[in-house]
Amino acid sequence: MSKKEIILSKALELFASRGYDATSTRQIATEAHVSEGLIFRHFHNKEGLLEAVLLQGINKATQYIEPILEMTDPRQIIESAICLPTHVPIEEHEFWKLLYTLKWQRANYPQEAFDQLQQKLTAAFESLGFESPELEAQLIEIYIDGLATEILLRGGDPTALTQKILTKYFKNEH
Amino acid sequence: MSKKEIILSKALELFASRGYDATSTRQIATEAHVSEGLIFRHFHNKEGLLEAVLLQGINKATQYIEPILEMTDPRQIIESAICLPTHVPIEEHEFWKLLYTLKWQRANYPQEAFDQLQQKLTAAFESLGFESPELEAQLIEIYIDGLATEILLRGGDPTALTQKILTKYFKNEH
DNA sequence: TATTTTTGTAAGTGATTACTCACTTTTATG
DNA sequence: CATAAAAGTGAGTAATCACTTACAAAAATA
Repeated sequence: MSKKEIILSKALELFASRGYDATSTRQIATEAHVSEGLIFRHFHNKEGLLEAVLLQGINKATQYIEPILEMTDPRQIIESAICLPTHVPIEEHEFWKLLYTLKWQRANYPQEAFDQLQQKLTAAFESLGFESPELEAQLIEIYIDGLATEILLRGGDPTALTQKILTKYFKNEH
Repeated sequence: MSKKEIILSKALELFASRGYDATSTRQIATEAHVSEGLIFRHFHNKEGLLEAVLLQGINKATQYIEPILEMTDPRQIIESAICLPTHVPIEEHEFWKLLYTLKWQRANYPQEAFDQLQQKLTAAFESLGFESPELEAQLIEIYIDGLATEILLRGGDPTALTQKILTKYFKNEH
């Protein structure tokens, strides 16, 4: 793990737990055991550090969503989307907490990947003959956010809730 | 409007738009056209100002939820809960944005009123003979959060989505 | 009216902020 | 091996931070 990577991971950790504005570059440098100047050599400024942290996380997010975008069975698409939050490993929780915080704070919040997912979901509901596929897709997004909140914020077990949501769409199956 | 009230409203405005940590007491004082010292005379410190801002907002929130807690018809309880976000006037949007931001940042986030609502919803689903009333109540909470996000963050019109959710529970009525 | 209390201000305080700069060490390259 | 580029440091910088203090104006109270 290079010093650049250590800075990134410590920045993620502190940004997620205390917030971007409440975290100083000195704090990050101290905890990462590097000089404060190195942060600015690698990331130009604090905002650049945040963007770098987000970028590596977005790549992770894309890895979750991409397989769903390649699916053809509409039921599988919907089920996979609902189950997304349950497949996030604990070591990534901090990143997602950061992302959900920034969602309410920053205009440049990256949501391209999620938009693609929603389009895929809309198409899935359309092919299943749902009345208003766009609204149904939006509902799934709400479910995902709700499940993510349950996991990340309350630290709860989402399996029961996930099952409940799944049965709303696949009553007579399984 | 007293100077104390002007400080409170400007603090709410800035906390909601830029975030608590990114907003300085000097900024608040300047925009409120008062001396910075007056903030500390009235609210002791910055944290006290935030708590005062939250307190006056929580009282508003309780006013929304209290009528539902007094209802007896389970269907009316559920419907009223789902419709809650649509009844928030535009002038209160900033406060709710602040509350949703703090939800992800601060441990002392006040959620008593929402807990009461969820208990009421659980009882409502129970009396209607639902299989897992607690999970159903949790789902309603997720719907509320989702609708609030749609309104506050994306500035969208939530009526279509609200109707969609309502029909999930009251298919053969209206 | 005299006095106390509340409200308000201006000018500070030391600490901390993001960031820079001169410089050394390490790594890569011709 | 020589040289240049990259990585890394430590001691700075001006600006800003939350907050204090001494004091004046206004309001309330006696």
